[in-house]
Amino acid sequence: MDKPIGRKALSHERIVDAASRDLRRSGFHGVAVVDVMKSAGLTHGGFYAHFASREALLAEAVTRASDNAADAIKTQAKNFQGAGLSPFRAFVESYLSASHVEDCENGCPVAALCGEMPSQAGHVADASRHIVGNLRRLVLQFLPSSVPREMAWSVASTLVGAVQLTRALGDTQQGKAVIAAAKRDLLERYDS
Amino acid sequence: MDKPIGRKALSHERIVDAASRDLRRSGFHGVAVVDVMKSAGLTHGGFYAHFASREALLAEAVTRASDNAADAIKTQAKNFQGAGLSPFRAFVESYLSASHVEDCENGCPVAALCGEMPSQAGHVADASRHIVGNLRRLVLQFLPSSVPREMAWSVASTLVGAVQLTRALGDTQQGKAVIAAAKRDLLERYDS
DNA sequence: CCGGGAATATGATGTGCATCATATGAAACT
DNA sequence: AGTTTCATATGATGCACATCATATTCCCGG
Repeated sequence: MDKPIGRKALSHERIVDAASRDLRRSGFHGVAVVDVMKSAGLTHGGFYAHFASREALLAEAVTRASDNAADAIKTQAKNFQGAGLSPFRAFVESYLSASHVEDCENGCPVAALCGEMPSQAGHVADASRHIVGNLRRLVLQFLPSSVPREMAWSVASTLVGAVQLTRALGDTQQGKAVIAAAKRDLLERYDS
Repeated sequence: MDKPIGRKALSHERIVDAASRDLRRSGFHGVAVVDVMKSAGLTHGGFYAHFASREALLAEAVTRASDNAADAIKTQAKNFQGAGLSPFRAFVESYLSASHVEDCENGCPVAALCGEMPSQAGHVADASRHIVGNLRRLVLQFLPSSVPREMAWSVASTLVGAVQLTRALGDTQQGKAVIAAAKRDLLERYDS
């Protein structure tokens, strides 16, 4: 049952990782087979030895991005909790941190991609819907149990919207104002 | 001072309108010169008699979409106010209405585009930032004056995030749950 | 050191698209 | 009606990209 890790499997991983970053930086359209392969230290031609199609890569990359980002957010939230913050506050401070807003290629793929999800098809659409559910589950891990579970969707909406608006505004006073307002709003409302 | 409306000006308007719809339906990448011209009842070749470049069209279309959507939202909100809702509630019910979520090609361009805005450049980026500001101003027109003005950003984040997540989830139970949660959250918090 | 198969590279093909050069057609004025 | 000018159409051109066919290189067991 051990994973047989050969040269090919390692390349596969590198390709998916590279794609998951390009995906979050530039969206679904921004993932070009040539570039991804170059980032993975390979040339474009061998691509179809690893994936049936570009779409298949996208579907894997979407899922990889979600897992990857969830790990990062959880790790940082644990750190904040260690520093004495409540779980929910630690989560909000992680998701709305400057580093998460700026480092979009390692950040939450829902924030990066959800605007383009409705125009995806097939397995990419399936994976997309699934990672939206992942975000909801992540929120629920940190939301105080006194809060009705449905409200996880509202929290997720505010988080995703705030990150997107901030990125759209760039590194300006307004951008910071969006983050500040969203933090204040979420904490006043849900930090028990 | 009258607008000189000749054949060319009319075509220009039709092109921008068509582009503003394609833009909201399919994003910046989804706007293809050939298709837009076809939608406007023309052929692709004449395009550069109207615009210096595809980018110039995009910049105009972004602005047009914003004006167009703001009018639609304001009109519907006035209707709801006529039916006895508070201004803020009327606005929230308009923005989070099923018709706004479904009819994205006539809806808010910030919700449709803000995920792609960070990768735009030049005049398109400028116009994009500007219409994010338009959304904030629209929210402020309906937010009770007892609420601190900064919170308009939080309201905008929740609205945009909720519409995007709902569209991403498609016409499912979960999609409806997102809208319901966002409405409840915003109204409990800000409807004076 | 060497053969054979797996992994990857090179190069070709076709498509979709922005852009542009030129041709056609319609309207306006004489 | 005839000429001029503006508006739009036809038909390149070139580039970027996904896909695929074929060649080369790498690694491992003899």
